Amino acid sequence: MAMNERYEPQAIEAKWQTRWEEAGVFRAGTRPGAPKKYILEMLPYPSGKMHMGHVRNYLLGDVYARYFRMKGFDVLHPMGWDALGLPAENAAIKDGVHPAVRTQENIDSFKAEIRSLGYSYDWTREVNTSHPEYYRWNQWFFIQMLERGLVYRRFSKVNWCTGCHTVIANEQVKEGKCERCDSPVVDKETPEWAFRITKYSQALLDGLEQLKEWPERVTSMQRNWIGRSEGAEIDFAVKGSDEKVRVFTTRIDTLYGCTYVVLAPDHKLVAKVTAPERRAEVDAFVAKMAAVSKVDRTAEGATKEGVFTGAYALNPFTGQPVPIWIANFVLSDYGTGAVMSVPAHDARDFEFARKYSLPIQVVIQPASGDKLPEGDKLEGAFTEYGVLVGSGEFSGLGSEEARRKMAAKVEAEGRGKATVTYRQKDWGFSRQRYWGTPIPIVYCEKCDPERRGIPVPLDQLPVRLPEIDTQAVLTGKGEPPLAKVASWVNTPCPKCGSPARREPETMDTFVDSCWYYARYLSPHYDAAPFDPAEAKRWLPVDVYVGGPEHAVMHLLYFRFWTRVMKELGLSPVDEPVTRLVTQGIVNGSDGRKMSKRWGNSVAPASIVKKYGADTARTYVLFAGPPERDFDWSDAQVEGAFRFLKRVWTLAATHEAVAGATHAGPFEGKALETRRAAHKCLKRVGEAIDRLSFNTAIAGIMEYINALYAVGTPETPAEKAAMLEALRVLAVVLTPFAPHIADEIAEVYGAKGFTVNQEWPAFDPALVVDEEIPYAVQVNGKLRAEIKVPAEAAEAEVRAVAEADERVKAAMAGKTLRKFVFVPKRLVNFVVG
RNA sequence: GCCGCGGUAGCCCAACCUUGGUAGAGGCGCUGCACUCAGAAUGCAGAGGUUGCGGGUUCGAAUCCCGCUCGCGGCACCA
Repeated sequence: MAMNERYEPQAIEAKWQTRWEEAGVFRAGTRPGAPKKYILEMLPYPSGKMHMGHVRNYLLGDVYARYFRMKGFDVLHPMGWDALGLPAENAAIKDGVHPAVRTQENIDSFKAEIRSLGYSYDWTREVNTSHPEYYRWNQWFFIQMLERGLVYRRFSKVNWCTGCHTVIANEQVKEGKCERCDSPVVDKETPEWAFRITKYSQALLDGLEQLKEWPERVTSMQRNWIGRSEGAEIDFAVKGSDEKVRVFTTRIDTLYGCTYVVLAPDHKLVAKVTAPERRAEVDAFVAKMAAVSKVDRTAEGATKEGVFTGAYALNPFTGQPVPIWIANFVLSDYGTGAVMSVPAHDARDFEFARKYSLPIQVVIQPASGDKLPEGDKLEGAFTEYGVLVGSGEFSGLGSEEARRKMAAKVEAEGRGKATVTYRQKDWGFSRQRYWGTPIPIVYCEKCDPERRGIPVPLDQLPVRLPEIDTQAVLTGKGEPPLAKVASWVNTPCPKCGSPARREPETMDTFVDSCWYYARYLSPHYDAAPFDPAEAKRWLPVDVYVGGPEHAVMHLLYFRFWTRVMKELGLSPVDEPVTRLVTQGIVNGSDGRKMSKRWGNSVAPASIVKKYGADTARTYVLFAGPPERDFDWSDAQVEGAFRFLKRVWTLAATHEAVAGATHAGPFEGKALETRRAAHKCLKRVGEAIDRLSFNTAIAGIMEYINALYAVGTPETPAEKAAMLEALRVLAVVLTPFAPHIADEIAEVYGAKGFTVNQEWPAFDPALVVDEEIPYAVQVNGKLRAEIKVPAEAAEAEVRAVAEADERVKAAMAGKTLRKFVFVPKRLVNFVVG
């Protein structure tokens, strides 16, 4: 067939997309004997239109998927929909369209856009989290975890988002605002369901060690978020009472410098220890603190405030009484909710002590030998480790040793223990919304008067979302929507059959994305969430691509879930993903985030329409390294398009070589052509291995330039070499611009699809040059450039270099002190 | 404040990690030439640098080490 002279992507792209689909080329599991690669991009929430972030995200995975397919792997590269969630429900509140209807519309248009970009997905494994066949397994997991004590119901202060009208998790609160809608988050006292993720805090922390191929920034954010700290709990007896205040400290070595103790305002001992004459003031302070949210109370820059309770605690080592205060900066849900204050050696305690004129006692001196001034002359807290002073039998010890010995002593005396605390909290996951997975729990007054909740029996799953009158139920006001659906919420108790009520709350959608990667392995399996045999073949995910914004949400939750799945005997792996790639942001051409507000958005569909998918792909991948942000540039898009036009023109002008054969030898232009092809294979392959897609494309551009320079092939050898070169071109283009690649391959006689061809190994003999340029330096300064045969030995190179006139001039009258020889690069004469 | 990422030609970026070795692979823009009646398109050629700053190691530093600076992102009263 003959190629059109003009490159018209619209004429070829839809054709190839249809052919790929009809032939099922991207289906996984078709090469049972081959090694596997599981390549995955983060499950998208199907908004109506794709944005450039999606395009880039899926491209990074797609290049890999196509490349490994050509390398002979059985590749699993699936796609699906995070279809439950707030946006569709919020839209429904506005216009009355049922979330299921809108979501399906969105999926249809989103999927059409994905198709138009030529991604290599196995659509036979498509997953949709809003289908009961999917979310029934959320419910199944819930019940398994309930039985194992990994799910529980608690009554506590929760983060209430005033915009989303629902509780959200700690991880979803950013600077006191909702991570999703930016509305203020307030405290609310309410019952909620939680996953006991903190049981796995240590395991999740330890697991980070084996995640060598995760970006440091993600693992360090997780480490930070888990927030392990080693310290000790110590009991302080309350003077004149049987009560004890248990404090948590990481600096037990400073115990002798403790001059007061502080309780959180909502600590349970506050009411018990407060002296009668202080009660009015303390109550007022507690009430005031209860009125402000935790977030405001503890925000950066919030001034430290507190009141004296009138009670005293006794230092367990010295017996010295110290006043007990309550203050805003002490949190009831961290450590023991009480701290021992050592103002000389803690910045917060110092500030507080200064404000309320509490004593400051120095008990650590710098290891350097410098002496700190007395407490009241101290200008700030000395918080480093040092040497203990005024600390009884521990004086003279270093902080580290003192920490161990003092912890051992309190433990021996039964007044405390060495302990580890985590900043991470359990994951509260009940949501007061409709468009989520129903929590499979029933409340029966008769057999469950304490309202602990009775699990729905497994054989009654799924608990389906009911059909609703959208406008009546989804109002955005009042109780959870499901509570309004009488026909659904009222149900017989599964235990005793009496009238009972269903739990009207639904699950956080982060539950859905905790295990979807395993559902892809057997998307229609109905005996379990997925087939454990398939898990053995395919897990873990080899490459996972997504935005770094999920570092402490999804990426932590699904690591947790993975461990649970292993304990349930479903999956063989501790960690879900071997290599994580976090892609950078595609900004507008003005350097600002793409948004309607700035009018700087570029719709992927418009680029595909104007230039074709191959240009869109090539540009986005060429614009920079995967992890880096970049600014959109129309000029660079034009550049990518121009490049593909050059590719097209090259292929169209050499059609005459299509049937060429030649057994060799190859010399001159023919050899040059072959060298260029093999160098390109080497370079592009190595660049893809390194995930350096931008330089891989640069390598293909260089290759194209080289083929233009070669000119028209004339001899049989030149024609055969050019044919080989064009076939190589189709191969290296396939991961990036697959449509044009297949079109070229077809013209040059390929059978089937390029992506099913083998990525050829380059010939080592063809990637080294016969002559190599050497730089000649004198005292490190470049003086000449010489060309010598590639295999030339040191003496030979030196002789050529010494013979050079410029080198002679630079060395004239000087003595040679040293000669440096770097094979294949340079020589350096050190003279003086 | 702590952690991470980045600063190379007018612009986007390679080379840095893995081996310290001529600062340039690629793209955009610019200039010139060819083609053309002319332009567009295309092809070919070219110019362009104190590698953020200072110091150290070395025969030799964009690269390794130390200090600083600027920009971006994350976390931050967690005892």
